[in-house]
Amino acid sequence: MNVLEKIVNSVNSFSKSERKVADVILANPQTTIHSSIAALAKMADVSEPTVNRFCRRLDTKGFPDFKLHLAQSLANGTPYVNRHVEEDDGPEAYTAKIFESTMAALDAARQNVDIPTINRAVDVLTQAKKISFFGLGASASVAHDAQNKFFRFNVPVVCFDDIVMQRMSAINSAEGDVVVCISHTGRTKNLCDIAAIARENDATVIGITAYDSPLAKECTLVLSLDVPEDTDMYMPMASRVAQLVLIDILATGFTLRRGTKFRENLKKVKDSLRGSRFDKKDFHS
Amino acid sequence: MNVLEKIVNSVNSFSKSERKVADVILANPQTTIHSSIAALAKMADVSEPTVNRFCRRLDTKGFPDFKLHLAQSLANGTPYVNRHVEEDDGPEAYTAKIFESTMAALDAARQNVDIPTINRAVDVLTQAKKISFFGLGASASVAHDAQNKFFRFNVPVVCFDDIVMQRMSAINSAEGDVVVCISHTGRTKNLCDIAAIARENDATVIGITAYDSPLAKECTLVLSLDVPEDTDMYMPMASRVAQLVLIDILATGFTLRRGTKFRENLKKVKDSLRGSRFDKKDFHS
DNA sequence: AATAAGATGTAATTAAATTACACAATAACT
DNA sequence: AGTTATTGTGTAATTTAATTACATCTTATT
Repeated sequence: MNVLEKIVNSVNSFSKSERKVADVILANPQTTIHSSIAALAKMADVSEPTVNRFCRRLDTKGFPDFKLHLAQSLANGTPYVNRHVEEDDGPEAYTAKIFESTMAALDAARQNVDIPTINRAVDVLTQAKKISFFGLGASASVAHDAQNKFFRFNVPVVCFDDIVMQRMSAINSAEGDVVVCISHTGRTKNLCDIAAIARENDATVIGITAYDSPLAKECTLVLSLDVPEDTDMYMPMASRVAQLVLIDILATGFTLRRGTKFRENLKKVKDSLRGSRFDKKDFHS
Repeated sequence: MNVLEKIVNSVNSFSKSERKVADVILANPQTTIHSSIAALAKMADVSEPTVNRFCRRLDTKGFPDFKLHLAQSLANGTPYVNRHVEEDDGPEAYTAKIFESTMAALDAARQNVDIPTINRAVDVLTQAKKISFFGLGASASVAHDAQNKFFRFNVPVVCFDDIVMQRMSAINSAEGDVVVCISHTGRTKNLCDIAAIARENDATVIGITAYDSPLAKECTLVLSLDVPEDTDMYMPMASRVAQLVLIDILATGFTLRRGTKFRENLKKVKDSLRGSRFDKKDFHS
């Protein structure tokens, strides 16, 4: 977590003097990173060790380390204030905010994602006889995208955004098959059923969903992306972008596991598209 | 300018020892910010003052100040040196790299996107009688996602990932209809045809594609996302994420233009999904 | 080959941060 | 209310880190 957020959050647990330090830092963070501990102590009207203790309380190694963290917090312009779209934002404002909040969400996802689980998921995928991607609603397009990616690997891959097809597919699954269920909330009943059915039929079920959700309970492997819910707009936005990036990661892990020769194959797939495209040389503006 | 970029740029003007320092820093920037000048000097196999001189050459006040700048450069995840996945990267490495390069791509897109054009696109969309989203291959899933979003707005919206359907739909379009064509390269022949047909039938054609591409020529309005091509993996990755964010932006612009009452409607759409989901209260792990 | 300019390292100095300890304030308990 | 823990805060000493000054070496130029 961002140091600045941390300061704001834990402002209650501070002592009187520590609070003075917090106030000064929040008031002029940019100045703080260029000050010595002595200068900051003077500004906050406390002693130097107090500042040091303050830093330690925020899980940093000391004052210099704290400055480093603070510098990073300031740099990544993350929404330590308000990055939510407001009623009267103009195009410039909402464009910037959406880009930034998406980036912040990706950053959060990066920090929370469990690497060993990714590795195991890649393991499972590379050994799969058949891969199925299932999603409903907003997650359907993520499933489509995954299909498009894995299709290039020349492995049997299917994708359904229709409950009936998903169900049929799940019932027909067998040992060695991998079913990837995508759902941000993990509370879509139909998809939970599908996951259960697939497992009953010995398929390995990977869930791209929230930990601690009904869907997660039905999965062999859960890839969770702790992206802050985007409640403002009543639409899934950042969460879905994070899911796509996760798909990219799995696909990349897949190709790496398969080795160099396999990647030459990918190039062939790409080259095969050439016939349907205007050549770069053909077109001149 | 970013310190890391600066190092890369001025690598020629460095002396032998300074270069050693630069190499070590570029190789492990994250380690550097947590090292003392002595540790870094040892890693680079040079003396401490050399490191100090190196820092000064980069217009920083000294080593600690340099570390601050470096920390900031790292925080904003810009693609300073090599964020490309390598043959022998482990899960941790490629996961981090993909997150970071995606974020960098979004950052680039944010800086290059043309706000007035976005505004005009929102204008056009809010006044549309019917909205169609067309994409092929990897862009098809972006089109699906767009449909999912705009569908909630209770406007007539269709999405086709099939050339024949797209063609039929384009031929049947009329004044007041908006066709959104999505293609990263803008060189997919079929989609260019579709755009041309739609225009001939008086539809407004918005292209989410590269400037200076055949597709762009056929469009009324071009929304370009100058995302650095992700050539490594022979798969569209970051470009597609940027397209999705652009869809989010258009959707957000749409809802803002429609006002508060309209957003209450969105909430209704979201609430309508409740029946198909496990309630949060129902489920306890 | 000689010399000057620049680069690099060693050792001394200075500055900064941390630790240890003592005192003060507050809270808890008799 | 008075006494005793407990926690908080500051002073001074210590340690650690960074910088400066100077000497030595390297390299390019005449």
